[in-house]
Amino acid sequence: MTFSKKLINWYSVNKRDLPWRETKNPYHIWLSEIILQQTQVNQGLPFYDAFITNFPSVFDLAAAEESEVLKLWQGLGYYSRARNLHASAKYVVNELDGVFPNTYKDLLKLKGVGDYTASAIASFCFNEVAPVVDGNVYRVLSRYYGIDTPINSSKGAKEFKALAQELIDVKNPSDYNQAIMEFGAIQCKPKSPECVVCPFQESCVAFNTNRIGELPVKIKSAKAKKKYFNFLVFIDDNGNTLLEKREGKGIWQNLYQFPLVESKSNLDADAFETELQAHDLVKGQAYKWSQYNKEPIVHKLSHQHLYTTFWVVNIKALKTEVIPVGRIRDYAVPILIGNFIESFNF
DNA sequence: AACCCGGGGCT
DNA sequence: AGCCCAGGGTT
Repeated sequence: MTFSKKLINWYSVNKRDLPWRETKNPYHIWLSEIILQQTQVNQGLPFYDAFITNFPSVFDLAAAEESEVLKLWQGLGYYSRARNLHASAKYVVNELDGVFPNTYKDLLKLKGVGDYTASAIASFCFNEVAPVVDGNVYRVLSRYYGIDTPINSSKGAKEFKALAQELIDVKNPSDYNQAIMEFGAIQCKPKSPECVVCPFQESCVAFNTNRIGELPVKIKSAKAKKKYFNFLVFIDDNGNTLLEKREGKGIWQNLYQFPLVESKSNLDADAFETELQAHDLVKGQAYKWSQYNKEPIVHKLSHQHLYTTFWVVNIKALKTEVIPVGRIRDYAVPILIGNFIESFNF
């Protein structure tokens, strides 16, 4: 039996019941694939349900405000996915009369849809022979064929894509694509793969040469930089606080946060006092402050480790646009801020 | 080709 | 705290 036939058989027996497997609706599939980028099924599931409920059609999503989409995305991370999702929904509605693109080539024109996602939608919804190469596929193929080209190199990307193109079942591209990814997700796992009960054991190069733990090969990424964040949690005499929208290019674009003072290292009380006195929002006014967390909260992102301290600043009045503390949960915030809001007794 | 973009889980 | 996981976009 061919590799692809064997995979599809395995899939028919072992596949999980997942909501996006009950539909061929390209809008639903697109939504699920964007949510599942860099995200485990268990983490993405509740977000998929929430998006389907709040935006049943691409027209509903296109009609929403970006702030609403980001609020629903809160906690999932990689927020450019939400911004691109919303922009692409508007594109589909305004430029394509709400008709979803139905080829790999046209799907690629959507913001946030790259090679993997275009292949997934084209094959799942329209039976196009477009092989997917995601993290699972890299792992399965590198092990089964004993390929040690780094998967995150351009050479690796080409090599694995070409191999996937050869292997795909042209009669059933949808099931083949789903099968190889599902196999990587629940059988040929990164850690402790189930080789003992694997139907490919006999012909798997990595298993037979004892290299399961070494494959796939990946080029190490740079170490995360440390940053020191001080958030100013203002509370005025009328029960208002202050949030600012993050603009520009860095992390959390278009999300909200408490006014931020970045420092070179963790600030002690004296150093913070100096910073605060010089701050535009408090200059020349009476205030009282307290340090919310003694030890910095370490929030880890792929490329940054954020050593974070929340400073609660009581002040008579804020000379700028304020937010009643009761409204604070209306704003999309990074989970680091969200966790603080949930634990702080406003 | 190198770097940026979040968050969660496991040890 | 240190490690792993996982697509797309930008420079």
